Amino acid sequence: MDRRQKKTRTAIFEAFIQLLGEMDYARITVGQVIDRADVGRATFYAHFETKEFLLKELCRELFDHVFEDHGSALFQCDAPDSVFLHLFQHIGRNDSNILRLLRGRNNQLFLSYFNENLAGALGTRLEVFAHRRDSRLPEDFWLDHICATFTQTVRWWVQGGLVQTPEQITEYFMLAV
Amino acid sequence: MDRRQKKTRTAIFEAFIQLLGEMDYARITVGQVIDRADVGRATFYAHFETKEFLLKELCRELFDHVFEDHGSALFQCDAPDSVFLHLFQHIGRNDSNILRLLRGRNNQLFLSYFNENLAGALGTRLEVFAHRRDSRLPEDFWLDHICATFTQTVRWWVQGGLVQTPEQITEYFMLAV
DNA sequence: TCGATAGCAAACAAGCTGTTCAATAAAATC
DNA sequence: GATTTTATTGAACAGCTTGTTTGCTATCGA
Repeated sequence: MDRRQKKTRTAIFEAFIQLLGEMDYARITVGQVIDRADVGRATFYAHFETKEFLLKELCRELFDHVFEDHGSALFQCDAPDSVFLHLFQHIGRNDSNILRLLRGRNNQLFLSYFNENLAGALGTRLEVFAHRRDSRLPEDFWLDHICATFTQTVRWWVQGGLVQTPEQITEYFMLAV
Repeated sequence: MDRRQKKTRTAIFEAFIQLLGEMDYARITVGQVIDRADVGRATFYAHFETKEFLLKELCRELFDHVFEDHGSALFQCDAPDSVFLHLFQHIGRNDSNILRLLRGRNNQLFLSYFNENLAGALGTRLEVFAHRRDSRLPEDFWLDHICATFTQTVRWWVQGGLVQTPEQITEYFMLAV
């Protein structure tokens, strides 16, 4: 990718992430984004169709990043909860953009995006919990439930100020699900 | 309240609910609402400061309505899950505005509002589940978890087309939590 | 009946969106 | 190093949305 393209792209993302930490997504305007990013108006629209697309691409990048890091290493571990421990560790990292966004005013936005994509991203790894599932519960209900519980745990953890260690919060999650 | 005020208020709510079933909240404009409601522009702004306030008031009305209906009768029942059975029954009623909204494109919006207010509205009734709580889990984590599970159950139920009876879905909920 | 209140249409400034254009700068290719 | 291709820019733009104001009319409650 062209060096210029990369530069403007990251500049826009950076500005957008900043703004998302400061105000509601709905109130953010393209004008504000391009001012912060110091980018021409036409340039913005050359990269992103609309503000919504910008949000979607940002979410996708963040999400891909989380699962990319841990995707390959996951099967080397034998502990069934190591997948989730890794996820919590990643999310809790102080320098992570995800954390910045989950701490801001738009946490609901990201948590719902997170929740929507979790089942697909975790893929078959959710079988870890298969033995806990009551046979009366439909499988897709169960998958939904695990994802919702994970999302809820993240929200509770972040909103509480990350008081618990990743290990502790993983234990909570495993106890709740 | 003045008869005229009530009329315009419900006309605006009706139009808004219609639109919420048809398109994303973000795309709805005040112009569309007042066209459908057949109400003057100035009149709209005499009732609601902004579109956001309209949404908030709508949510509050719906929410109050659910808990108002069942609030007093709750303690007459002895079955611990009767609270939730009543809630599921109410939500599943074909003529309920809640159902119309949960079926529309903005279900996330309402579910998150629902989730935010659930803990407060259920109040002390969540003690029903106290005996299931592992002592290692903090109490507020547990409350969060129950609310998130309820919300997830509603979403799963509605998105699946309300195939299950309220009794069945209550059983699922009680098994999952 | 009558004063108070709610509603209306129309017009308004201000702001935002998404597009276009010619000019310029940087990259890639030869 | 010269040339072609591509990205960026600023400015301008029509079109739409917002929230307010105005003068006037219809309806309400007493």
